[in-house]
Amino acid sequence: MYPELRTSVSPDEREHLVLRSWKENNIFRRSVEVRSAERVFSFYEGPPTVNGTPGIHHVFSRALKDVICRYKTMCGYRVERKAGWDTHGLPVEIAIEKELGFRHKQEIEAYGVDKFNAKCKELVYSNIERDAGWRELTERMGYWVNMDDPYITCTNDYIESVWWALKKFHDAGLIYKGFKIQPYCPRCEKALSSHEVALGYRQAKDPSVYVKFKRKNVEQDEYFLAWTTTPWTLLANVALAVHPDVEYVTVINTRKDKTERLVLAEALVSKLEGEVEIVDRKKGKELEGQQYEPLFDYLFTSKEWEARTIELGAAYRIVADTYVSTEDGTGIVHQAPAFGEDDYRVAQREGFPVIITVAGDGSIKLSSSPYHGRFFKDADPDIMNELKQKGLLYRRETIEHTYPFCWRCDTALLYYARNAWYIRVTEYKNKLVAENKKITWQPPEMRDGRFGNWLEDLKDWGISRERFWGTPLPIWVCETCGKQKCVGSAAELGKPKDFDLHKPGVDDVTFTCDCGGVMHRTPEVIDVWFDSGSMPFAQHHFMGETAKPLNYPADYISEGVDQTRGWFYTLHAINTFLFGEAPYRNVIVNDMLLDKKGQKMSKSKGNIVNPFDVMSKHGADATRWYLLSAAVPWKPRSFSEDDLGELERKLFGTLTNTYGFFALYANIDHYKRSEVAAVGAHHAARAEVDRWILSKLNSLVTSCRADFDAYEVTRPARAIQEFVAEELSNWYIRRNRRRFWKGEQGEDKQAAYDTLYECLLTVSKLMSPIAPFFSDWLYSALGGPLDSIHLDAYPETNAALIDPALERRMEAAQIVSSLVRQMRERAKLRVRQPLARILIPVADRREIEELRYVEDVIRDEVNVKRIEFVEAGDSDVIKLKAKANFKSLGARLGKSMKNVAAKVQKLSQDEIRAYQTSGSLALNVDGEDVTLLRGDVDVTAEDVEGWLVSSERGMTVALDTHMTPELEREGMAREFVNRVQNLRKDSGFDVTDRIEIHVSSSSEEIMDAVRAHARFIQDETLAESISSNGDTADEGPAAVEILDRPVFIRLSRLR
RNA sequence: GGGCCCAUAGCUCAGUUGGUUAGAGCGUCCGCCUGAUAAGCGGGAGGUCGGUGGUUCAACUCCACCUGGGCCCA
Repeated sequence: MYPELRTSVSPDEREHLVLRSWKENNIFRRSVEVRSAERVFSFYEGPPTVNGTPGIHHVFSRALKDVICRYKTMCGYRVERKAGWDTHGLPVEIAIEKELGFRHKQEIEAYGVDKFNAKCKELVYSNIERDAGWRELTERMGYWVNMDDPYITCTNDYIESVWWALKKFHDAGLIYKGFKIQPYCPRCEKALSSHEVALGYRQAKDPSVYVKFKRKNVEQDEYFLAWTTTPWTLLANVALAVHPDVEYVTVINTRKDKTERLVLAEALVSKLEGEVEIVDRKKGKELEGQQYEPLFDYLFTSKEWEARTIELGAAYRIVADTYVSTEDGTGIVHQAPAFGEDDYRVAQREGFPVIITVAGDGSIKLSSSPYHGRFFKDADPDIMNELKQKGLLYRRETIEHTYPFCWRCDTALLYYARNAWYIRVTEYKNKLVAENKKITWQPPEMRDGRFGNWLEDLKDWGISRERFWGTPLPIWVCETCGKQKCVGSAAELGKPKDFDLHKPGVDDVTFTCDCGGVMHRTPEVIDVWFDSGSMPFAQHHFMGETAKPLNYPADYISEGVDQTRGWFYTLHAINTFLFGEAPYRNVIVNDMLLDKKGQKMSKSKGNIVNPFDVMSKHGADATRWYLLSAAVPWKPRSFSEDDLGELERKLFGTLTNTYGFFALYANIDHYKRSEVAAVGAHHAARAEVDRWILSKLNSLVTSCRADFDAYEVTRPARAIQEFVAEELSNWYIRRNRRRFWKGEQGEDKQAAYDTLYECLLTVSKLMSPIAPFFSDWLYSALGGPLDSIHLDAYPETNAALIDPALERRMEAAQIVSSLVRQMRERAKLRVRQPLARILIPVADRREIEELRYVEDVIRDEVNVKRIEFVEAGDSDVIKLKAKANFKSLGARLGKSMKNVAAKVQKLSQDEIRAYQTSGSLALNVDGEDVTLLRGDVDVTAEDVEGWLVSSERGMTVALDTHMTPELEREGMAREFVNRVQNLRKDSGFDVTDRIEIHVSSSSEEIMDAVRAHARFIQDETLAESISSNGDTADEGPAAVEILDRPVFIRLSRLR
């Protein structure tokens, strides 16, 4: 028996049943282990940061991973999927800081780093397991990944592997300590990653000042005019920069009663006020080396800079660099090496000292100045005032521009020189670029575009972070001689096995240096991206035992486009160095999920979609399917619950109905699948429409496989949808309904069942990577042979069953049907009314033969008695239309294409017919002879004299609307059947009940029609007899109308 | 400031190496069906393919610029 769909089960209930059965039968594990260990498909799970709760976008990205893994599994590969959790990092620390009400880093130290880190650890572990947490989401959505044995980045084993890798880098001399200008929050006292900085850009008002630097060694007073929005950096000025190739001018500027000589870029002279007279003009590089007087002398008088004043001797001059722009300002940029990346770079080149006039907490550190101890930004007005008093301020204004603020505390950031540890990835950049060429990116443009550009523009990787909850940087430095020691394993620490490698315990470990000094660990932790990028080896606690870790490289990974500079990059950078080849071969990139209005989902906007709500309402399958089919994964898409609901009805609803239909009749007929059907025997003997749907089915199998193999998921999803809704349900089932509920047991009926069964079973397998729940339910309802569909194999194409000609002619039948319906609509002739004939003009005899195959289908679908074919060239009632074939003629004709096309359009009926028979046509266009051959002109039937005509996609159909009494009678008989069927149903009769019909009507036409088609009526309604006993008035009969005529019908059920 | 992606019907999306009626679903309007029925089906209306310029016999498609949106990086 096939379970029938008596009560409707919600997707949520059904999926929970499936989930339970997976668990009870250990299906996931078995689906992996049943496949040979010889055929591995390697997948790497990018660890989500288990901070906060998962959202609907995680369902999207995880579904994408799951689909490919399930597909490959069904293709016979062994696909181990080890779950991973990214646990370290700032977001976790911030969550704990919030919980504890901390605002400063020092508060953490006072609280105790050990206690703080313990809390961080507790938080991430609870986030994995808690309600509506990561584990629950992953299970509910049916993402199969082994969460019982995950890799967790904060475990000792994981950290140890990361240390092993860091030591490899260190041994290769690729780790160095340097200075780097980083965006820095003085309140948090923390350098921010670029990702963090990006979070905090907003409009801000800042001073905009034009400052005069007095040129030295000239007779007349002359000033370089520079522009800045950060007056406080002027205290640390060491040079001025110009662009080497830009024109600079010396001008005499008179405003009010003041006249002065100024130097600035010619393009920006308009910034000056008053009258301007240009007196000299030079390229930037000609200005190089000119000297000026420092604005302030605090650096020379403050004790903290005493030691460096010698270096300042070389400073205070003009340097040239191409980074200088003339977009705004004056084309002369003041240089403060500690507070700008470009400034720092120039300073390195020119040998200027890095003057850090601001302490870590943002206070100015310049003891001889009146600004000492003040918050750097607060000093701006007074600094400007001082300059004004000295006569060095040309102009001051306020500008509004975008400026980065700390996303946590909203403090304005400064760019600030910090000590940091680096990995010299630029050393092996060429290798990274070359290895990237071997990766198959989906979409392909990622390879040379976004990711490729990133690699081309590679900078060294700053890996140190001055925080607490992270993998400690395992470098110990001798306090005496500065020698470094990089620790590559826990054992080297000489501590017990269970010693926690985190801060602060690890900081207590010291070594004795060769020089006799004490080595302390450098206090930083590492960038969490190094953690996640280490997962190919760290997930297995790999310590270099073999050349490469298990299952390296991955065949497949998938993450969001925002991982370009994140996981995609760190995986690549770390592992390509360690193992000499790129860590992944294929990658699907997914883009953002936006809300219904196309806005980014964010907590602050309150437009977050709760994934659990969506899944319990529509089911995980529909949600997965929707997310993958709505648009290609690498395009941003809006999440619309309405569309999801539509998909649920259209695909899953239709398929459920289709199954329900099958089950209903299969049970009545005690259907058993034929042995032969399974192997496609008797195929030739099957009905045309059976062979058609099987051909379509096998074409679908072919395309699904090809698409999945190419890491395309959207196309197979859409193709399956199309097949189910259009081909299988709307055409095959609808066209064949009566074969199931009517007719004798026999070969044809058996074939119909076999065909439908085959389609349902195959579709369930085809869709199962995307819809793992529903497909498994359908599979078991159909009596699939294994415990779960996920243990079964993905369908293979049976090429012998694919018949392109058959698919084409059925398509033609569908077009013809559509055209006839269109005409019936126009002529107001409903489909139950049979019509005499249609006429189809065709090009040649071959086309007739093709259409003959589908003649019955057409006749039945549109209810016409006869189809006539006419070779268009032979009949003069058919009006032909000729159109030039642009594709074949265009290249050949070039310029005269237009004229030829116009001429072809105007060909007479005779000329067209002549072309059709001879296959060639000579034209003279603008004095040039042109010969058109077969294929150069498309001829279509446009009209048929005296008929109702409709055409579409090269097909034309004419309808004979002429009515005869006989046709009318038949139409009435059909109406009668319809009324009887309604009554049957209203009376609650069973589908198989046999009946007697009693009918009476004052309309002779109706009674005639009933009598004339009694056989047909009885057949259709399972009536043993039809009697007209004249009983019209009592309660039994129902009064109905047929074509406005009253009819009384009474049914009695026979036992 | 740099890089990448996107813009097609009211909405969500297709659109083959450039080739002549630009498609589908939803919505809307009209109609059908009633033994798949808490379903199903058909038909109609609806588009200057973001804008401007260029290449070409021919541009939604290729090129340049512009506008608007998104992401990443400075």
